[in-house]
Amino acid sequence: MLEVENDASKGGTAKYGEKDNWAEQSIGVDQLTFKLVQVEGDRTCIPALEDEAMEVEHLLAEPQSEEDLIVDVMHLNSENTNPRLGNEDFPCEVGCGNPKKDFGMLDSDDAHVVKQEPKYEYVENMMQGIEEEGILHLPYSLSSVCPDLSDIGFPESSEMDYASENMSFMRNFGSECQTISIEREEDAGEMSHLPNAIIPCEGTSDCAPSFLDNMSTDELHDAFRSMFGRDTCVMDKQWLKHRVLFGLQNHTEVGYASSLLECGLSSVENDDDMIWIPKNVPEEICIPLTNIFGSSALVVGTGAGKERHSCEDVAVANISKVGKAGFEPLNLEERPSALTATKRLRKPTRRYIEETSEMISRGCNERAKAPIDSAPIVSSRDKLSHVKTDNRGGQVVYQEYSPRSGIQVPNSLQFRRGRPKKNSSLMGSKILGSKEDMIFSVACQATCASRLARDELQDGLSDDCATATRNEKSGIRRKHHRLWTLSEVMKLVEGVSRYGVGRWTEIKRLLFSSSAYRTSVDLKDKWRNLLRASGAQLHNRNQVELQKKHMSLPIPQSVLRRVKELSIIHPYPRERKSRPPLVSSSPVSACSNGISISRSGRIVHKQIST
DNA sequence: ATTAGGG
DNA sequence: CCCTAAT
Repeated sequence: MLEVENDASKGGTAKYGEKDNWAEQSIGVDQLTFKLVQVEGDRTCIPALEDEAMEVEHLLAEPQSEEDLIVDVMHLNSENTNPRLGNEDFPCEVGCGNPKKDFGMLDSDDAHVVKQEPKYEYVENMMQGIEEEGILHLPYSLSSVCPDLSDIGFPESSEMDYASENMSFMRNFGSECQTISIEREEDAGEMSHLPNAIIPCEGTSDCAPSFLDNMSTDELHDAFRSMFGRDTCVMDKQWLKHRVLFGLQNHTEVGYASSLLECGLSSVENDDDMIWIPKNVPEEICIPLTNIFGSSALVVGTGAGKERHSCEDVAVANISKVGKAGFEPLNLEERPSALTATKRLRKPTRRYIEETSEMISRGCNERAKAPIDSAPIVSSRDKLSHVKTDNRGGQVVYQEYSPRSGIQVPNSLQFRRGRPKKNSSLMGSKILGSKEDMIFSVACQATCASRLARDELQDGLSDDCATATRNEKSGIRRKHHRLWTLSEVMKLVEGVSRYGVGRWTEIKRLLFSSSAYRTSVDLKDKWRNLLRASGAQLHNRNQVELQKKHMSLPIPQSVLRRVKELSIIHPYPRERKSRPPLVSSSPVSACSNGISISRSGRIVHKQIST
């Protein structure tokens, strides 16, 4: 992918033909997979994809310098690495000050930290940036922090290439938005305020069970040995602690994986529930692999989307079995930590079952992933796990649960999630279908790549955010919630500006043909939200905080401004068709009117109907 | 079938 | 996001 992308970007405004891209993507997939594996080990790690010579040892490799790790994560080889690409260039580093000290248990695994970030797009964007120009680019979210930059991001409407198709639109915008390379932001001070700031450092240190802190190095060594079946000569306590904790968590909470999350760390989305494992990698290798992959969410998820509910979605083979086989049980009896205790208690899938039955009764058509646990309460009929061998000889391991049918469904059929849409005759659903099939084959090899792929191509084609989600506390279950990506929002804005408010079907057909899951209603709703946001934004100077609070993806202020503009030009509903926008007032007041206009419109409407 | 609007 | 009423 690197090479391909580079070539493409040389040509200036890189526009991909969709078909060609698929080929490219599949290439990239391999590399990506390979690189990811490499991340776990040191740089000399043998490419698992090529000759499967990967050794378990690499998974337990001694810590290396953080630069190395990070660079590896970005899957950069030294040739490709931009000299400027230092620690200080990474938001995570910036945000956390002294990493070594501050998040002890995570010290040697910045890689994991990064990947666990829910806003995976961050990394993604960075990767893209690197890939394209060898420069680390800031993701869009920065623009919401730096007003001056955001202005660049969304120029006054004139600069938009309206005539072009959606893809080019995306590209244009994207380049404008993301080409803000980090070096322009010398005083990265503000970056710590980024809503998406990677690594919630705080809390991490608290995660480490206190008993680990109290252990001597020797004891840690023992724990390490009993856990991983090998000794380590590393004397660094932090490192040991981390490893032990890591193994511990995997061991005690295999299914739920990422228990870091419990400590306030969010995990990445593992929507696709599978990772690609070279076929002839012996099981002994797969096991730790899957554990690590699963728990640390190495398998790329879908970034932008959901907050934390996906922690249980990690689906890495039969981890229950795997865990037993892979790790010598740790002697926990001596130290029955609160951690393990609670973890074990939490393992039962009761909550899940409840939700499941609820969903079934409600006849929802979305699927939910089954958390994998060693003591399945759910009947095996409902819980499905299987190992598939894809045509490339790889092993696709995933587990899937289909709440609706309760029967096993080929992943390819379910791959396209989201509303099936009652009648999609309008759209180019045929094309979509075939593409998705292709996506599937790709996704089997590397989930992560599929994300990259679809974002690059036509964002969200085969997205997987549309999962039933639950929030234990609030009990809120948003069924097909698929987070709007920035690009989608921009497409929507673009569409509105071009076709006007209310032409949702048009907009959908013309700009969202690739994302079948967005209905015209969705567009309308989103627009409504955008209006609200754009209005609210005026009042709150400090939107970043606000957005943080709302946990929604940051919408660049520039976009919102544009929304406001459009809300003036196109008063929300086509109020009586002829309602003049009453733009007489100053822009500011008009902006704030964006909503009130719509309100009044509604009122009028009501009055008429009554 | 599409849109507006409420929940 | 879901549902419904209105068109």
